[in-house]
Amino acid sequence: METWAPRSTARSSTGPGGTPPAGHAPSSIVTVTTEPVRVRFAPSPTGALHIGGARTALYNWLLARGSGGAFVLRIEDTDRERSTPENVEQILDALRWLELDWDEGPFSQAERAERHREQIERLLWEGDAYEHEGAVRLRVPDEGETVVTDVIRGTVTFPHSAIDDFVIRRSDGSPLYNLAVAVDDLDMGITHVVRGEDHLSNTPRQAMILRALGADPPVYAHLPLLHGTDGKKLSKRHGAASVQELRAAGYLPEAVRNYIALLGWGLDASTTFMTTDDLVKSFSLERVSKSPAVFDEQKLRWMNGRYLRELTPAELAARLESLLGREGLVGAAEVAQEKMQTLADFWPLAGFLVERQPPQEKAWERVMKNGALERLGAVRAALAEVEPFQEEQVEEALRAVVEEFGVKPKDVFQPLRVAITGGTISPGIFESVTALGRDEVLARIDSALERG
RNA sequence: GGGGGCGUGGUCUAGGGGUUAGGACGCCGGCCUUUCACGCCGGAGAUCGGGGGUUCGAAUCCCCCCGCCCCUACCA
Repeated sequence: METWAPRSTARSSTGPGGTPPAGHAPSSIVTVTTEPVRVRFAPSPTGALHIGGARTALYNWLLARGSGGAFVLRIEDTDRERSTPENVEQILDALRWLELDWDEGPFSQAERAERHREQIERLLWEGDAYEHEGAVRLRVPDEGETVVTDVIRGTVTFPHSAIDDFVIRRSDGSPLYNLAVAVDDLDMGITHVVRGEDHLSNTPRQAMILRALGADPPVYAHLPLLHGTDGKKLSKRHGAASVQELRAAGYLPEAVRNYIALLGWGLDASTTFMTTDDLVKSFSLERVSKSPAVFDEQKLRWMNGRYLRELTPAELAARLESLLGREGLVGAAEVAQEKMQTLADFWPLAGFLVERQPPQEKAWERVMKNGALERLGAVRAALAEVEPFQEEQVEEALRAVVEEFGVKPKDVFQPLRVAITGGTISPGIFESVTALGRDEVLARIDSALERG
């Protein structure tokens, strides 16, 4: 099925964090690639882009980039009732955030209605379609069958007896989905139609229209659908299911790409982490699985954490700053990095480094007892003397207090933690103290002693 | 009802005649240890949807059944 063409050029993404948005110029040479394909992502703007749509877009994009072909964006907005400009903008936003840049479009299918009507006229004229009660229907033979060749599913046969003459133009003159899709795919020179399996049953209809128009159907590939953890169709009740929700929940686009790429596709038995470049190079429709997958946010969290830890503190800070709308987070980001799984984890974990947090009653009650305040007083005295106020010296001083009292380390560290963070959970105490700075630490200890 | 697709631990998957059915997330236990994580080590968890065949041997091939999903709209 694949034709290997040596020495052709292909555009390539620049990998995690570096893929520029739409319209980027740099290209790189890859030595082996498939024949260039023209693919399209054709969402219907009836809501936010959810993870299933994002995966469809990603697979199409990977195919285009991996072959040096083109990724066409087409908005299927022929349902004027449900399609809104806001939804269109949301989808474009989501694609931009995912860094899936398109080469052509976005085209509005509704704006191509003239062209669709033209082709309907032709079908009418040639007798492949007929008018009935104002609507136009395509003539489907009673006998025979239409065979769809699908890269993922093999040969699928649809008996004509099970397909009625279907409407391609409403009585108000507006073209319908199956007609518009077939005409657009043809006009746009689409070579591979890669979409959700929910469209498999529509495929013979589109193929029939194409044939009636004198064209050969493109190569089809129907992807397995995505479900929620309860096995039902993905929806709001399954947590962060839309791309914007994923973004707001603090996931990294490169992690999301890696994760969703693996929902229905895998390179081999064990490869899990793949840069976007790796994906571009190795993605193939032949290895896409046939069965539906369930979106598991827990696994995404884990994977996102791994990506987060590979960022430099400066990169991490930049992402946090744009998500939280704050500045100067590098120090705090560095301290919190090893314990975060999403960007949203940052504030609960390290917000105390940015501004004082209200003390948590339960933490206070549990820790500030049995001489804790006395030890905290000793900690204050020790920290006041530390010179220079750096991690190594801070640790030395605090361990000396532990020695002095002959207690377990946590008997000294936990009261200090509660005093400076307000709670019992935080990054390492030495890093935290150092990052906060002497003046602020002493001030917080004083407040704690006062309160105590 | 008709047509189509899919079915490997809770989840993502590898494997497609002979494997102790492999890996990952999650879960449990341990180590590390200043909390929580990370990391490392170990463990539980799958009669490969069910039943028949074919075969010395089937998750893998054949047949039947069941379940779920999609299409069957003047939605996309």
